[in-house]
Amino acid sequence: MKISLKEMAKRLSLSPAAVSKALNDYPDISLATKNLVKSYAKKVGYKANSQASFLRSQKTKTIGVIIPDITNPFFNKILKTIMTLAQKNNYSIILGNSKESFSLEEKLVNQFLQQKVDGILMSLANDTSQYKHLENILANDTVLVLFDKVAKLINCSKVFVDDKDGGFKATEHLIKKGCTKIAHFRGGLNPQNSIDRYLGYREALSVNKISFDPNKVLITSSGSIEQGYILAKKLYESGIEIDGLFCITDMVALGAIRFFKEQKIDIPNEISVIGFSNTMAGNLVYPSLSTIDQKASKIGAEAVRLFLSEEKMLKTENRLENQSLVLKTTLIKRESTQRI
Amino acid sequence: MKISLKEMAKRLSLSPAAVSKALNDYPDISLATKNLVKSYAKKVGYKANSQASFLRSQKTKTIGVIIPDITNPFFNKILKTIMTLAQKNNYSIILGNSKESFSLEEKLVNQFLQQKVDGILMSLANDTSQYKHLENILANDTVLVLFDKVAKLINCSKVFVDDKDGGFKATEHLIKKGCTKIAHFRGGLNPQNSIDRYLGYREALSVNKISFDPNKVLITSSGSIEQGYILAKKLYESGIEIDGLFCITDMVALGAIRFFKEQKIDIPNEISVIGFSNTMAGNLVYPSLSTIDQKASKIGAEAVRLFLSEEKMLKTENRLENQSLVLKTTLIKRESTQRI
DNA sequence: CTGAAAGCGCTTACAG
DNA sequence: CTGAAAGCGCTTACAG
Repeated sequence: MKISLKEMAKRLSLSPAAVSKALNDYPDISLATKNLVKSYAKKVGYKANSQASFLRSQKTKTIGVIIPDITNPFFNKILKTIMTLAQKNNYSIILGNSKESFSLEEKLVNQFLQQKVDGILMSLANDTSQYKHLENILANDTVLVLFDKVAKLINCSKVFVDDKDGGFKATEHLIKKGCTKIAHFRGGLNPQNSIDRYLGYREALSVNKISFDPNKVLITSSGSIEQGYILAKKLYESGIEIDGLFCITDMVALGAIRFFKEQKIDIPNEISVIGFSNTMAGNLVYPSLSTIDQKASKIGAEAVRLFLSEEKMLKTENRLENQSLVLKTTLIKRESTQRI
Repeated sequence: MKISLKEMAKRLSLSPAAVSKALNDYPDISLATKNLVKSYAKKVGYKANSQASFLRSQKTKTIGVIIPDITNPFFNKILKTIMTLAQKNNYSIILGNSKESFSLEEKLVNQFLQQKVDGILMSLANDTSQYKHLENILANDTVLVLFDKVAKLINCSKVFVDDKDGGFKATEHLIKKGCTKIAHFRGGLNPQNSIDRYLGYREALSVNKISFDPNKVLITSSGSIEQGYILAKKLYESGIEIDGLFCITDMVALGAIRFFKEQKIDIPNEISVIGFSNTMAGNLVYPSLSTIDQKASKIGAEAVRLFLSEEKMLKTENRLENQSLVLKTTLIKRESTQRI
């Protein structure tokens, strides 16, 4: 059934070397031989054993992708684009789901290195705060592209969103709509995007001469709908008055809105709410959710583009360029901030 | 920097064979040697080159997974479970997104076979109607597990949902709520799940002595929100009266509901709507969407379990068992069918 | 333009 | 308990 290159060579009375070269279109093989070999290979359904080719050529044509949460629609969109472009360039994808866990992330990196992937494209887990595993990637002459959740200290290629600017836009939008008592449900203290969105919030307040009130900032680590609901309840029961709310993610915003609706609070007229990410769900609910779009597929496309360019650089000049790309966000205005 | 097994052997004054066996815990190596080798390997950060091990041992510890739409939350949940269990059993995942295209699916299968994956777990694309590529997997002594969208004609392991029963449950639920003029937005004519849900709809009508009206059945191929909206509009403008609607997916149902709401039609009292899949979005909208739950993570878990058991069977008895597993669905009652 | 030889980095019978 | 040798299935200098 299965036939090896050697066996094909024997049947065609050629050397294995000639057959290999013919299949791989080496210029020093006659067209006649190439045609003979290729048509025979097609006839018997010959497929080269990738493991063997890889071992010899030291290139696996494989990219390792690590994502913190595979069910998150934002990462999903990024992944989709990465896969489409990888396929187009004849790369396979080995996928890892770190589940926001540093130790799993570390394990996946080691596993991928062992498998000799040509590059690793990854977004860091929330509790990743040391970077030995990333340095290890670079030390192994493997291309590393960080996207979305990146480590600023590591010298590699990066694509990420200007979160501070995004947080600023979201908050300023609320201010323009007339909100003056604006709360913020932020993420954990560690992840860079959580910090930056918070800083954007602070800056928008400051630029607009609205004094900052730490009691209006609550922390959600999970970023889930349930947490949004719970934080909204906590804020409401604490008696702190607000007329605007900027949430770190759409999910948190949807949870908060659900609580406010249960309290018969008019969204957006009593409290305007804005999320972050432009998840599809935000467009399905009533009131539809204003949000900040992060251009997921652009992030994915740039990550692959950077990988390909680094890979080429490594091959031709044996060095990396380490480009950083910062993408701007876009404000999406919907009903949850459309005051009458 | 990087060190090979051979180099390690030299430094430890051992043979490469002994080092390899020590690392892989062969029983015929002394504990002292094992400890020596392992601790040294750890010290210098030695990691076996997977490509080389694979080539020699003919096992890649890799599973190829092919999914028709990677952004679909249902497949996503399945994928998540598959990945968690694969990781737990020390398998890597190579992922392919067929985008519902037969030719891409075929290409991915060939690519995976070339990479000598130990098994392929896949859900078929909607326009897959010939199965040579599947037979090819089996002919290559590679385990094949089909899930959700399966080919009944192919003799391999399968996990899928009893779609006919699901369609029956959905339709009967509408009937129990008092609906007598029930429309169905079905999927394409080819996919098995589309056919089966439709058959369940027919059977529920027939069992309950409601005459079938072909004008109340419309076809959506994409299964998108937009199509749901368009079909609802088409039905509405055609003047055909209905008081219940069963949609092939939640997305189609959400699109239909959006149109009906724009027409100020009372959901559920004028028209009750039920979807299929139990997508998260269905729980976020108002009215929340009644639906049929397909137990995505159960499907994923069973797919991996079947793979592992087939893999073992192949190793020990050199044959496959080809088990088929049919999972029952569950009715989820929410507001979109909760008549007052 | 084609072939003989070496080798990628491991593992696996086999011998002792 | 350890080692020498062969080999997994390819590709790549090198020679002619």
